[in-house]
Amino acid sequence: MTSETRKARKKQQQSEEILAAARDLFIREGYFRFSMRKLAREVGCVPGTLYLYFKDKDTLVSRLIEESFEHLMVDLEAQADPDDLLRTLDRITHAYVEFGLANPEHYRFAFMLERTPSMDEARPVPHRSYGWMRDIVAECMERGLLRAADPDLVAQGIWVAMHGVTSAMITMPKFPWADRQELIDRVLDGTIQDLLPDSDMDPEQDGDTNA
Amino acid sequence: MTSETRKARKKQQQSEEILAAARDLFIREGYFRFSMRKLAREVGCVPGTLYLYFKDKDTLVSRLIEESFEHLMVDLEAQADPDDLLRTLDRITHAYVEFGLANPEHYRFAFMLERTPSMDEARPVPHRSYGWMRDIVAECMERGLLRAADPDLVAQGIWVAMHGVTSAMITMPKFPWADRQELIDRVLDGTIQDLLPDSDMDPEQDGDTNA
DNA sequence: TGAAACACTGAACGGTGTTCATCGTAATGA
DNA sequence: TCATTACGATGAACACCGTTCAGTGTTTCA
Repeated sequence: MTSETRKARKKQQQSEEILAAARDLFIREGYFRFSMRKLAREVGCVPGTLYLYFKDKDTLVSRLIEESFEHLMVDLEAQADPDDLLRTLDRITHAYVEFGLANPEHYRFAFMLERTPSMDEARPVPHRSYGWMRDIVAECMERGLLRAADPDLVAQGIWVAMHGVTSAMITMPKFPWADRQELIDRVLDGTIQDLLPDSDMDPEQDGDTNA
Repeated sequence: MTSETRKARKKQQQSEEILAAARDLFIREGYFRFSMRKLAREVGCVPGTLYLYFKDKDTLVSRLIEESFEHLMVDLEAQADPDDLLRTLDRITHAYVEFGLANPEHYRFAFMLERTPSMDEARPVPHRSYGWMRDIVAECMERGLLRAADPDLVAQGIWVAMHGVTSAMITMPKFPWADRQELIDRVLDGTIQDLLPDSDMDPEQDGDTNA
């Protein structure tokens, strides 16, 4: 009983110690130069030991990535303003891109790598956050803030836009980008602009609209 | 003289034989499961021999990818209609996405992988095709077909949109996409729509516009 | 014909992820 | 208290990987 509990706790503690070292190594080296053997050296054990705590490399890294997307999720939810859903949408998209660019290795692992079975077994935070965004989009449509359409199609369109800028800038850091921030703004704002109901005139106009 | 030539020809012939086998293997296995040793086995030589013809794995694969992007480039240029640049733009973007989805492994290598020095040394077809697209955008602006703006910013916006759909669908083949083709169309058309000069009314309206 | 050039080989180096028999220790039941 | 069981950790091994290099056999040229 008690010893059972203690054992489980110890196991969890040990696996968190491994994760902590892995986090460091992963950020320092990126996915490809991250290796189980380096991690073992860092932790101070033999490679085989790691497999007592994690099924394989991808499962271990998935845990890392999951954590950090959990943080993103908290971040995004903090942007929500039920009284101004369009502003919410705007903030979400910008926060998403910022997160990706600030955590390129995490983003790469989550959205730019060929997925392995182990990666798919790990809980799909991305899917959860997508569902959440689709709900916001749907709500926007109900309130007439966005043109009525299939919320999935629209939410996926937004996601694809965010992903486009993010992954492009991660993948091609040396490309002579015009002005990164302006490009991000244009893409995100343009995407949402395109979804507004009949844009003879902007419905809300307290912001900075100029040339 | 003659023997020099013959030697060079032979060398080139051999390296093309290797590339042919590599093409097969690469398409069959993808970048990660593609290995120099497998290729050697396929070609019928020892791994070391491959290094007589190619500096390293990434150089070899880059050659493969370069070829296939060369094809894309030809494709894209074939879409050009000097009398209807907007239509040209529309066709280009669709052709680009189609190419990416039809050649996911090539696309992944070119635009979704961490770039190595060897990959950067290979001639950057993508850059060339980008310059070409930017010129079209600039021309559109001069003719008043697109709102005046920094052509680089606009061209990069378009590129990022194409890349977003393409890479997202490659990376997440199992995601429950709404309707792939409709999503592609919306993203691409929406992107260009957003660049049109003052859209009180669509300039062209022979299409299917309904709810 | 002898020498130089060179394509090619096989073996090796230093890495990788992962498995597994074995060993020592710690918990358990008698 | 002692014998037994359970189990975490180990080190060696497996099957790969990209890459290098001393040597070998053949071809080319003077």
